[in-house]
Amino acid sequence: MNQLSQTFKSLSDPNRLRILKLLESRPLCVCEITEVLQLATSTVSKHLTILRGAGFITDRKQGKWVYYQLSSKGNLYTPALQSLLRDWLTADRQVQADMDSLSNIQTKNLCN
Amino acid sequence: MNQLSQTFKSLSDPNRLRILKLLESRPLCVCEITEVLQLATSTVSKHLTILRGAGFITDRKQGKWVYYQLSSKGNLYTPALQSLLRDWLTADRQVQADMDSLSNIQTKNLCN
DNA sequence: TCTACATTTCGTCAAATAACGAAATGAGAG
DNA sequence: CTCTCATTTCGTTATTTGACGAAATGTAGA
Repeated sequence: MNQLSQTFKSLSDPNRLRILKLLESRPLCVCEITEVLQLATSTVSKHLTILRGAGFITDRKQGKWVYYQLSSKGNLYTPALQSLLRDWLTADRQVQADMDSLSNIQTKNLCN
Repeated sequence: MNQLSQTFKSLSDPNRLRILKLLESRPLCVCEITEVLQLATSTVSKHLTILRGAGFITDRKQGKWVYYQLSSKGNLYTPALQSLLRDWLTADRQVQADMDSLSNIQTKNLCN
């Protein structure tokens, strides 16, 4: 019960949904996500911790950077929810703007 | 985006999940739900307002009482989530205790 | 070792949340 | 119409949340 409500709570913030949609395209390091969301690094880090705690994402250190990616495991509830999220928000203006922003960032060679 | 995060937020409280699971058995009036959850009436009313706002339930006045029931419509996201919720928490101790409590209340002839 | 830099943790603040009791609302019964 | 009673709304309080900047952590490279 508490695990389920916590899982839903982790999805109840727009910025965390933006992060999950961003990660659908590929694993991203914190600075890339920060650049797209235009939030303080510490804020993004907190959101990532929450999503990781719920089992939606995992992290992996690579050099100086920490890459986050969607997790295929998670808890009892996350697989079904991830499946729904993949289909949802595909036409969302914010999500599309974030994808555009992500493409531009790649060319800018951020954080390296 | 905001609609989706709001929808998840409405499911992020354990007491609201308890209410949704209770309503799977049958439509219930506020006083029945209040008796099972053991919360103040005003608190339960607030939770019901939030669930109705998200589209998970509808209300229907019948005599002095207001009956709430699961909604088949809701928003773009609620049908899939309701389907998941039906399968989830079926073995949850709290949910099972609530169901027992609900059965006992029936015989007690509460609120009338 | 020392420096640079990506990320996390800490401390703080404003806003949102969940709870309660009291007061307001509204419908049925007398 | 008035009284009763189920429910909602209002006002308050304690806790949680999401944001930020500053400080701490940790790794890569000089």
